[in-house]
Amino acid sequence: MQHTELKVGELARRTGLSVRALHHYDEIGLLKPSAHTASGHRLYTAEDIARLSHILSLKQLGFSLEEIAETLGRADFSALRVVELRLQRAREQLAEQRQLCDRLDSLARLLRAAEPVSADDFLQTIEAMTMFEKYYTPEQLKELEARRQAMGDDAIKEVQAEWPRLIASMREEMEKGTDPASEPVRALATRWRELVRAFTGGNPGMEKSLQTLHQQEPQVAQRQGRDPKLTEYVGRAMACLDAPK
Amino acid sequence: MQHTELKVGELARRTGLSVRALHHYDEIGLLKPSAHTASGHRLYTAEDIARLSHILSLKQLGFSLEEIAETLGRADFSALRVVELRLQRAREQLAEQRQLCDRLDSLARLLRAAEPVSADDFLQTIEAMTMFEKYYTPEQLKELEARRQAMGDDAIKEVQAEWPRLIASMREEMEKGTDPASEPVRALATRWRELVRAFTGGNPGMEKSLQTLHQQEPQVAQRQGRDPKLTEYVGRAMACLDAPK
DNA sequence: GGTACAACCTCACGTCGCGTGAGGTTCAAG
DNA sequence: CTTGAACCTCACGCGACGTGAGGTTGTACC
Repeated sequence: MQHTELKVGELARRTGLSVRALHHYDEIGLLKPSAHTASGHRLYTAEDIARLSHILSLKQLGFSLEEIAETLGRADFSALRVVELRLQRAREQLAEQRQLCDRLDSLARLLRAAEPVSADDFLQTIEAMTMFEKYYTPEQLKELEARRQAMGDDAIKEVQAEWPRLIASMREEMEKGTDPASEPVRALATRWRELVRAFTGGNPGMEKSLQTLHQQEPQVAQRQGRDPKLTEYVGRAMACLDAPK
Repeated sequence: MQHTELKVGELARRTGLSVRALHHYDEIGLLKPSAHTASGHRLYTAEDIARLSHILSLKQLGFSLEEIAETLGRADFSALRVVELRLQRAREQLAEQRQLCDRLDSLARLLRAAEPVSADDFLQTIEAMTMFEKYYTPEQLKELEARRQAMGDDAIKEVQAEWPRLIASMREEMEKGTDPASEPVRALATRWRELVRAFTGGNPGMEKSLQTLHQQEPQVAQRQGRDPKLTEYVGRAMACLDAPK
């Protein structure tokens, strides 16, 4: 009754691995059972099981099967170095995961703040985010996020709704040929500046990044119904605001 | 000179993708160029490029190519739901990554505290960690980690060196047949209890977990040179400590 | 027109850690 | 002697391409 040797099924049951996995380990030479029955059934000895437990330990630490084989193969390796290398990799992956979560989280919040969005809006939003990540520093992005949090979803919704109206009004004046220094345009320009300030927080670095974005990626502005002509018109209106009446 | 259409190489260069990747997208039907030259070279139109930019956006959010194809295929999907599902997945993966990093970090610290370790020590340490994670609650693990931090590497080193000596001394007394109530054994038992207390912090929950671990996994104790007989001897010595002289 | 050489094309296999059959043999119990 | 569970050996599939192999096309220069 000396059942010290186990068959695959038994071993699989005890370790939680699949039979196929054990077959695989055998195939790649990671864990070859030291005995077989006459008919070819695998028999795992106590030693094999000990080796397997080492394998599982290393697997839990995220090592690949190849690395595990190598590690168990030679006894002269530096454990600390191996672990530190693996830790470094894990840290990098952790940072990536964090970034991904942040992105998804921001996006989810933006979507919750918006009206039910069309597929096109959705993709536009993602692209806008990508642009942001390209032109703003991580610190600036954090600041923006903080301001968004502080404003709350409803306020964001309002601003998002106001922009198209404001742009449309401005375009109307431009097409009517209204003087940028005139009172109605001054009012629009003032509001325009307020909204931009609300976004940049009056931070000059932030304003610069926003400008760069618009210069390098004109299609972003165009999607919002703005074009170079309108931008120039707004620019003139802003200049008039600064100049005394 | 209307070069609005791009060849693969050009497009690859501009997007940072590989030519092979674009071929792949073509193969699986994710992005089929809308035109070809007479000789079969792929020509990507502005529309194709727009689609590709959508693809890359979604890819950046961690969606699989299949999911991307599906998402771009129908316009009636709920953007928020899709993103929230993806976010959930990402959060789970993040938690796993965190755990992995913690494990590796603890291990690295343990290894730094220890003398240059043999392969066997290394594997034993990992297995001990696995046991710990199995028998202690996450809060208990945190507490242990905090205590380790507070002790510092050198103190840990000392304790790790003292245990084998203490166990050896105790075994010696047992084999000599010394009375567990005798003075030398009382001294050893006192130190034994101190070391255990230093580990458990006097926390009864922690002591219980430790006991469970030793009961369920006797091989852990055995590796340290302890066996049931020694455990029983120590138990008697402890009882004598509590009883008045 | 010829001759490089870069850029393009289409197969087609390799990666990693197994899952999932297919199709056949062996074991243990009734 | 049968039955059903457990075992065996192939061998393909996944996901997102990398990496050649081997051949054609495009472009520049002589």
